[in-house]
Amino acid sequence: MNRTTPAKRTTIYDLAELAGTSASAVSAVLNGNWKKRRISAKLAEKITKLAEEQGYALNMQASVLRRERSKIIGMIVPKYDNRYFGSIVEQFEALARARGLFPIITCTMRDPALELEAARAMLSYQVDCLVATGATDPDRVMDLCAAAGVRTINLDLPGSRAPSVISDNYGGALELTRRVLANCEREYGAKAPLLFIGGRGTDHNTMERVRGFRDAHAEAGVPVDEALVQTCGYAPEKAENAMRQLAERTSNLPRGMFVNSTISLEGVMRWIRRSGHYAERMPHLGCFDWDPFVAMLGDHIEMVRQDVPKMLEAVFGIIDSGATDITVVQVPPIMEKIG
Amino acid sequence: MNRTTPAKRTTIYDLAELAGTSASAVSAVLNGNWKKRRISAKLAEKITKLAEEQGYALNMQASVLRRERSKIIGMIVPKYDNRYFGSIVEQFEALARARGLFPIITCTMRDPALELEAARAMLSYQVDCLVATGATDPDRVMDLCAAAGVRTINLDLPGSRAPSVISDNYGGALELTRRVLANCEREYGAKAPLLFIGGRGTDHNTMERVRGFRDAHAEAGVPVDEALVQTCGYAPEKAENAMRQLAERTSNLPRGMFVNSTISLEGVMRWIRRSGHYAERMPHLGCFDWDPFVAMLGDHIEMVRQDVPKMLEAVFGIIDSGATDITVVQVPPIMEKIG
DNA sequence: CACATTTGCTCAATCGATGAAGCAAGAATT
DNA sequence: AATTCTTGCTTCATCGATTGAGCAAATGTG
Repeated sequence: MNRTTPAKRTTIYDLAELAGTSASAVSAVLNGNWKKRRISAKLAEKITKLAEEQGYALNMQASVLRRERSKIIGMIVPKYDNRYFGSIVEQFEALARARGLFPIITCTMRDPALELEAARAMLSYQVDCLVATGATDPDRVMDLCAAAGVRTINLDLPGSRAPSVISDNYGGALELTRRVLANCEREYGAKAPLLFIGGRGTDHNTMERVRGFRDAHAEAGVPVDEALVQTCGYAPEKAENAMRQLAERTSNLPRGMFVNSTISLEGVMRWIRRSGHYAERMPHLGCFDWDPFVAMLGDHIEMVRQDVPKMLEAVFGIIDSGATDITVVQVPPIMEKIG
Repeated sequence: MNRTTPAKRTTIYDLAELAGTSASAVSAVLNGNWKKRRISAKLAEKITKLAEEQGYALNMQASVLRRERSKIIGMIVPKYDNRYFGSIVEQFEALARARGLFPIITCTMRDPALELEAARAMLSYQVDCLVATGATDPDRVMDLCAAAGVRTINLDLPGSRAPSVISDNYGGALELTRRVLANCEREYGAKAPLLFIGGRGTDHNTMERVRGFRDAHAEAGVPVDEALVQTCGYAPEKAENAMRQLAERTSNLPRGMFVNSTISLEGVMRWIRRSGHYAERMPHLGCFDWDPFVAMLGDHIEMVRQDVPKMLEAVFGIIDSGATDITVVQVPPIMEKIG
């Protein structure tokens, strides 16, 4: 096993020499279009066997350099710390592979600068197409790609210059808010405004969810308390801080909350347990996003689960069809039953 | 914005023509070693500005093809559905980028065939180095890579032919089992054998954890009940099934359990809630792996959190040093306090 | 048997970036 | 003034795979 040769990789030229044939014949055989190039089955078999024996691996760099399309498909994603993005990435890889595409994914830690840098790196790798997931500035990404002639598709957060696939945030939030309001009323008799916490006030999804939140209140005849709309960011610490400050300002905390992501929920739950508020009775929660353990936390939590399989089918539908019209596909999320 | 030109990418030749200079000068300027190549600052500036204006992006395929090292570093990972692998991937990306390396990651869905296919794909992309995380057959992966002269490092699960970085599974399991045994004794007075559930009986980590589990029993003077060592696989469904079958066989279920991963815990918890067993009193649980919401499930769960930052520092330490000696670095995991 | 067609391959240019080697003009040295 | 040195570039081969063009031999046709 200790190769004195620094393990020079086998190339089609090496195989050609071994087979007593030309590199172009080897290439034709190995990339499968040897019939088109009229190579005999005999030679094809010989080359194939030899390639296997020598452990030949195609040099993608050389191949892509020469070819028109790279068959590489890129995705940028904010984080890997929750089930939503986790399953997006898993699905993306599976569907890409099923189409003979090579997926490359990179996470941007919700950092706008990293987002652009990542997109640039993907362009350097000659991706045929880039899926921008939860991008803070999808249109900038789109512009970068467009200049290089690369298609983009927005996922999770929409952009204005490329097709987008997102959840029906309004509809999901409306229904989720309804349920939490109903749960509160059932327990406390009276209707009272809920807290909205987490997310960025500037991102499309959060705005739509707030809209659903408001409309559900209106439906129920409950006025929204503006001090209780806390779009403080997604990170657990931010949600935790917002809760602390809220508790400092008011003495009677809301009996129900709309929590905008499991990530924010992490902070909310931490605060609830640490602060001792709600010690005698937990608030009714609605969480926009799903996590299996959150579902086990108790019967006071409702969840909306975004339909990742459908969303990714929609993304690849757009990719396959080659459509570039600026549409926004809205995929209805799934209400997860309590318990 | 509607380019009639099919957006041919700008190359160094285009820039050379625009600048009235040669492609090699452009290349030298853009890859930063223009001082070494004695290009004047004036020309360098001109080229840099032009590149920016034209939105030039390096063609990595061409660059890598020519260069000795690709500066691409690969990782294969089983799944993205838990915090452990999620943070491994995030850390890996961050540390790779900090070193000027381009990370490519792919998940193998715990499928041995996909694992090899993924490794082959990485080789085709000329990775300089491959990190095999939780691989079912790290040595096969290593052999593939070695044939192409590519270094591998095993993470999470060790191999016998490449350096490995893993958790101290024995130590973590020993301590975790001790705590669960103690918690059970505290509540029920008597000592009784625990259930071990989840993981593959054949993988190194599970074997080591079972060893820790056994030794903690021995220490406490409690005999291990062999029928209660259920290495049924990681998937939630498998753990759930194992629980169901166990309950069919015996009437008095164990009052404490060692659950081998949060993923298996998902199945265990589901069964507990659905079956109605343990309705009057929850069992004491120890989970090998950490999740923020599991931590909130109640005070009956202890967790071992693998020290991902330290593990990845160790991985990159090996990469940076160029060491290839077959060592196993064991990183102590962290006990998470209840609550 | 002369010619056309088909079969089975090889040749050589190409993709874009890189860097060793080389060359011309100016500056410094003797 | 003749020489060496330095500066600031350019030329060209190269990485490995792909593919249009082309060519010789085998086969078919009249």
